[in-house]
Amino acid sequence: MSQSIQITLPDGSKREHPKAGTGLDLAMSIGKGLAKSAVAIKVDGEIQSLQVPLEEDAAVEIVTRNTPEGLEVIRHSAAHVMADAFKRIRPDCKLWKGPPVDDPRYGFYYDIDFGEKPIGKTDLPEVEKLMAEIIAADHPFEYEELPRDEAIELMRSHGEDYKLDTIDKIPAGETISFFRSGDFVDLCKGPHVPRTGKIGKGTAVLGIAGAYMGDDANNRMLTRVYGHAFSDRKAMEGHRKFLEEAAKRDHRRLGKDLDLFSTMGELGGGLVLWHPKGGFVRHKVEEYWRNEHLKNGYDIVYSPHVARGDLWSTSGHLDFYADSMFTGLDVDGVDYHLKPMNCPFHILMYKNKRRSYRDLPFRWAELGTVYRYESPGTLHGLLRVRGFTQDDAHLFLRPDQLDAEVERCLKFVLHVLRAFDFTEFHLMLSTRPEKYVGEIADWEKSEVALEQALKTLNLEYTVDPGGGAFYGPKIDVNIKDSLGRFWQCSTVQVDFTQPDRFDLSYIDRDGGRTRPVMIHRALLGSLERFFGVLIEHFAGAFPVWLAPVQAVLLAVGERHGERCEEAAKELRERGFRVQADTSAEKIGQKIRQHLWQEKVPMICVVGDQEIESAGFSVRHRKDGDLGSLSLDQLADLLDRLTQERR
RNA sequence: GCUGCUGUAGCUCAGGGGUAGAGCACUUCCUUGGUAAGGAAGAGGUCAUGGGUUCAAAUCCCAUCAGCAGCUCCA
Repeated sequence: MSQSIQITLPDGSKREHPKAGTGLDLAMSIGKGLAKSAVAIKVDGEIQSLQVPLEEDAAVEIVTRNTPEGLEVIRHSAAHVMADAFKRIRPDCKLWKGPPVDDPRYGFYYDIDFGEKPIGKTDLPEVEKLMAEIIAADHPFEYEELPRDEAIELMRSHGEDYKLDTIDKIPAGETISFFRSGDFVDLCKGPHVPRTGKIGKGTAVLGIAGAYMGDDANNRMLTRVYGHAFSDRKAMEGHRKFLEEAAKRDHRRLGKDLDLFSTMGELGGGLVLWHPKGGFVRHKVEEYWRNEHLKNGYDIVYSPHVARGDLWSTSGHLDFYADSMFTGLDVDGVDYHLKPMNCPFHILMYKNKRRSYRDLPFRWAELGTVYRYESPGTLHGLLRVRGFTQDDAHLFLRPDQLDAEVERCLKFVLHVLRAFDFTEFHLMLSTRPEKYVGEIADWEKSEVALEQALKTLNLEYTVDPGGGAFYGPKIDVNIKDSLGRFWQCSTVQVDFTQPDRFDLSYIDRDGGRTRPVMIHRALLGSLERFFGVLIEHFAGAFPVWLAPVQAVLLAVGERHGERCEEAAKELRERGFRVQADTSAEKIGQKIRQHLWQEKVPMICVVGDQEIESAGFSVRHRKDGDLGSLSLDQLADLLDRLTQERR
């Protein structure tokens, strides 16, 4: 006697479904096309495998392959198949975990212990091929629940020691489930696609690296193999293009090719040499930064690179931050340390004289070069270095000014970032961490101030509970680049602690002493990191306002050289960055070199025609042929593009 | 710091127990050419560093340094 249950579909319609029939049966009964693209099912909002029987009345939704959730299921199943493939080439490897991940580059990974004989990059193509075979074989993914003792027995018989630990951690009473496909079986909650064939042809094995078991540095290190899976082969090819494009934009690559900067072993890890062209871009960034700060109520200050130990004790850095500091300079028998932050200096400036409530707020900004010890393995091009210049500012406020200043700060941050062609942001509010200093009431007040500013400015944000700094909550701004990748640059942090530690005060309206509040604020983050992000964002092709060379005048033949040199000189005198190429190369070669290899925004050809018409044939790297322009017109164009920051 | 990989010319890389190779870039010469690579010649390397094995090491082994992919970390 078969019973039936009642299923409610997303459109509100209801239908009878045999009890213990699977989600796949349901999809089939709705439509063949739907069944074909179905990869999972949501039952009362919870995603699960199609092959799990439906036992009770429920609201369900079929999850199809081209949705974010559908892709997650496909990726999870692909990870499973990858583990199957590794088991075939290395039967004694031990599996740990293989989840789907949300990363622009990878869709899933599997952590595997290969014991004494690690696998290498060269093994990956074989694994990819085996995966394709397993997928083509279209094994059903069979869902299976086992009692604890049988589950343990099963994993023990497969030699999966790590899975035994996992079973151990599953609370009593919770189901222990497995998925089988062919001869392969894995402890897994799922969900998985109904058959390996459903994974499709959009899979790839992409990389290999070490990873601590459970991402915990106390544990042993396993091999993490990264892969990706898409709904079809074409989407995977698109992803490979994205990876190629990202590699082309790699700021370390472009830094070399365009002669922007270098970081060499001889110098010391994590230290940067800014070459003339990179230095010029930095100069323009700094120039803009200074002008905007002066226009927006900031004062510019400077502080030294070192200070005596006492200062860093008072600030708490030696307690909280010593591991990241370069310490132990001996000056006349007194300990000095390199500065890892600028705040204590600005605080000393504040303390330098008595302050009145009428003076506040102070907004003090500095391009301050700091040094922090970063572990060797974490250094990365310009993005993670040991010596860098923060575009730092510290605001000293009366408590009643906090809300308005936070809002003002955020507005300013976005204004400046937009000038650099960033239009999309992701903001994150980080609240009190477990290890914190100060009063809870102050924390709450600051968190409210930050959140209120986000709301007033109508900005979307997410909350990272416990992600704040030890001295206060913060808002981080991530910027989205032209490839859709996010980079963390700006940060706005409220601080009640430092004013306390340094016993800061101002004379209030009543003649008493009141403690000011501080805001720490970095806007570009560090000039090094921001430059790295800019390079990747523009793929090395800086807009006219930032480009170290804005235009190159190209002589068609030898007799045009003089005109080129003269015009270039004239334009340089008018403040433009213009060079002349009078070499004996052909015009095609010169265009290739300047426009495409050196990524100069525009070139101007000078030949017989141009000399006759007193013009220049101008070609913009992005906008193409701009026709013939006079020298004045060319200067106007450069001016306009500079004004428009293009 | 951890796991794995890598280090050869300015750059990209090939080679590999017997005195070092290519392409691009560079220098010189020829070519005066009209919108993404004209031709020729030349110069350029302590094969990361230190030690070991060997008749012989750039090549094999060990260590160190640096870089790469991640993981941990990132006030």
